[in-house]
Amino acid sequence: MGVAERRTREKEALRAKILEATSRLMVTEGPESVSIRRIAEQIEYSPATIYLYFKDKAELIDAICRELFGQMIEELGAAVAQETDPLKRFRRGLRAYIDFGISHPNHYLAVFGAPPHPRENVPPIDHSEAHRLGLEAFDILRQVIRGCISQGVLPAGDAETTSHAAWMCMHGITSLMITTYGGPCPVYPDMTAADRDHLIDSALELLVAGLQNCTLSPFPAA
Amino acid sequence: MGVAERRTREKEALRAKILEATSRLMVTEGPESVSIRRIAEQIEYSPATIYLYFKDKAELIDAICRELFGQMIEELGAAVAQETDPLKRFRRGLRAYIDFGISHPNHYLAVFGAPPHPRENVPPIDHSEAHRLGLEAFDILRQVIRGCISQGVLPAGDAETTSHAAWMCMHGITSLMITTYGGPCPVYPDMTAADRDHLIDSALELLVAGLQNCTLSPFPAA
Amino acid sequence: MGVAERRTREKEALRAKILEATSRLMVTEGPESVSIRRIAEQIEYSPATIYLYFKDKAELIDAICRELFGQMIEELGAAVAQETDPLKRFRRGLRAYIDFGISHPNHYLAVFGAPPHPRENVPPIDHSEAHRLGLEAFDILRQVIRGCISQGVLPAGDAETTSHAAWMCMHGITSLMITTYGGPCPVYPDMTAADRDHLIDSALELLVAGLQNCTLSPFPAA
Amino acid sequence: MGVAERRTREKEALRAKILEATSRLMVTEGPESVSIRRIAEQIEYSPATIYLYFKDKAELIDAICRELFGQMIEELGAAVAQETDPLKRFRRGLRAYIDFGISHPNHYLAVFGAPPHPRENVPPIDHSEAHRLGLEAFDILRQVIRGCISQGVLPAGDAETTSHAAWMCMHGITSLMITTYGGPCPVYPDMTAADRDHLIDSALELLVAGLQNCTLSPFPAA
DNA sequence: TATGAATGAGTCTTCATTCAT
DNA sequence: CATGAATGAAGACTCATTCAT
Repeated sequence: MGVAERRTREKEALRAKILEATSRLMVTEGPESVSIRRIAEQIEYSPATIYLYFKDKAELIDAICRELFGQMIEELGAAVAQETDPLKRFRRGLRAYIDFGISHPNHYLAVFGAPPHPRENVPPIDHSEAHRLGLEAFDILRQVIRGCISQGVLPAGDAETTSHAAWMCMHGITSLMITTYGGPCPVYPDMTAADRDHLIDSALELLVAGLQNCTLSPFPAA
Repeated sequence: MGVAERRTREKEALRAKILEATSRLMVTEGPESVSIRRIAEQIEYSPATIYLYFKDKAELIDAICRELFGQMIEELGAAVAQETDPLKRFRRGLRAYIDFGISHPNHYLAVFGAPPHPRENVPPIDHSEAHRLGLEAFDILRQVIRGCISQGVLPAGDAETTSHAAWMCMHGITSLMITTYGGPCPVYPDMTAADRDHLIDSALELLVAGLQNCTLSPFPAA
Repeated sequence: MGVAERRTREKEALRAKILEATSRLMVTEGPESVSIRRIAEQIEYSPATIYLYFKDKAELIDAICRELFGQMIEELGAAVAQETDPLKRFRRGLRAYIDFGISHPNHYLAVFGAPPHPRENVPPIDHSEAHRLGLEAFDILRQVIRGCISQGVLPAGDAETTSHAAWMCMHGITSLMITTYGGPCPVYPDMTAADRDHLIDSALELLVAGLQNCTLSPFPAA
Repeated sequence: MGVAERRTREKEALRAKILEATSRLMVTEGPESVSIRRIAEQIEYSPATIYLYFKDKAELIDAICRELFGQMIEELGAAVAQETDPLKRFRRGLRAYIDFGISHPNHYLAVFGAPPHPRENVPPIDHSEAHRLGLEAFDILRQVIRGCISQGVLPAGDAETTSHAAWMCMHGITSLMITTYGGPCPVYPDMTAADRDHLIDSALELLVAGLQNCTLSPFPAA
């Protein structure tokens, strides 16, 4: 019994190691540098071993995405649960989203940064699970916004439209923070951490002020 | 003399052809499908020829970016020049930026979507020219915002901080429009063009409302 | 001018070298041992080079088949042209076929020995050219048989059916000569070359006697 | 004692299951798709288990061949036993051989279609058992021919030579039926089952007519 | 100026096989 | 007896790049 348990644990550990190495590679060398060979080198196993844990490269990448979303949902959920005041909860959620993206920069970019270009020969892997999780994460934002509207701290616009619009801005903040203001090769290398923090806060302030002062209409009927 | 001139013209023409083919490939097949060989096929020259015009692949991509910024500056400049009313001019500039990104999706993502990763063996090419152009484009936004503030249509916050914050949101709108709402593999395939347009407008409304209702402070002194 | 010619010659030479190495590998190590890597080793070039001469492995193999059939048609045509007496010409053709197969054992088996199993992921390459050549070779046999019938040295059966039936026997003789009686690992190692020759002659005698003494009917109407 | 017996029975059963799965794979997906892993999947055991029953892949394939010959001997023996008239018995045997090959196409080709190539690293497994069985099957043919000669329905040629020559033709009919006229990718896709049957009958008629009308001489003395 | 030829390094993936458990 | 884990070797193929001409 103990043996089986240890085995399971070890397997889990190696699986985690692979995922970790993959995301590390993504972070340090960019998505196009992620190859089965490189991952294998990192974990000091043979390339073939990786195939014992993941069907193919696509599944491996997909697992990263699912992991990301899973954690995201957890962290966002926890963040908004900590506040009862609706507006504070909202701000906290926004900030949690951005911070989460910044602290998982390449996972974040892997999922949101590039279009899922249709490649020939590469079967269109089923991202439906990741997709579902993404929608679930998005739903947290939507619920919070709905709460704000129903409690009167945000004007009574369309929650759906508002959520999408707000997400767009949040994504802009997050992704530029990763690629342009921060990250390994910042475009503004003179900016300090304090500057970046100021920028995030400012952008959030802008966003919240916008939400408080506009009433967005629903999507046009088809 | 005439000979030399013609030669120069021809060289310029081929250079342009390479750039054009590269960007076409980027747009139609995605960045990862851009290979020297594919480009060579497109222009019906040999792969080696490309190296007579560009030191390596990185320099070629860089040239594309510089081209992009050049056009961007032109178009943004033209857009804001058409309006005299400061707020209208501002809105027009915002929309022009987004539309420009959407209509050059792969260039846009190539420049703003991914961090300029340090790749081994690849010498860190000098992006300073592209960088300078980027700042110049950004400066258009800053000038317009300054104009709005000085004319009293936007509150008297810090123009620098405000510009960055606004850009972040604009980038979010643009990039998600490309990768998630539109593009070859939209995540919400049921959205119509009208829906997407509504979304852009809504997000812009949100952004403008925010700018009109918040006063951002300057960067903290180092 | 001389330069271009030499280049062309050299290219042709390498192409031939690749084909030759491929068929040598087929002969000495069996079809399943034919890999791009092995071929490259044999010719002392890099694997990538082979792709400059052949689109992919399938095309390379196909070239071998076409070569085989081309030669076959030539040799069979030449053989039957040497005789005017219809029956002698027929025998000569039969023998030429068998000898040709025996002296190109692996090409022969590559083309006739294995069923073209439908493999997944492997696009069903167009063998139509090889196929056409195969039919052309078969046609030589058919013409000769027709000649024999019209000149009264073979009974007046259906030429089509007769040709197929005769080919089946010829193929049996040829392929067993390669795989079982001769070849690198003969099943009857004690058989001498004289024995094998006797066997071929006997089988041919059997075949000719059969043809002279049976009248085959045409294919049933669909 | 009962325990040991059951164990033995179970072992035998699994061994049979492996052989069965292997041959099924051969038939349904072609010889090159037969891999230890695929077999293991089919029987729902681990790849390693197969090595408890067969030393290596070669031995497994060899076992298949031995099985095949065993069945062949049985079926041929049964077929010729059903007839007393010597010529009818002979024809029946011929037809039984061909039908057996056609209904076990991949086994048949595995055994008779390709030369037993000497592969590096693969120790030259002992095919003597399969060989012995092959000779035994061949002996059935030889006996029948001897019977025909002694009863005067075939001319008094050398039975040994005659048997080999006849086998060659039979093999040609069988193997082309599998690879060229029938099978998953027939070269003449327009042929109906009736056409193929007609062809087999015609070829057999040809063969029998030949045997009735020629007197083959013995192998030359060494 | 332009290129044809060549390649080393890399891509993903599958295989037969071994071995400790 | 059975296996889960692991791997070295090999499979086809593509890439950016160089160099002699």
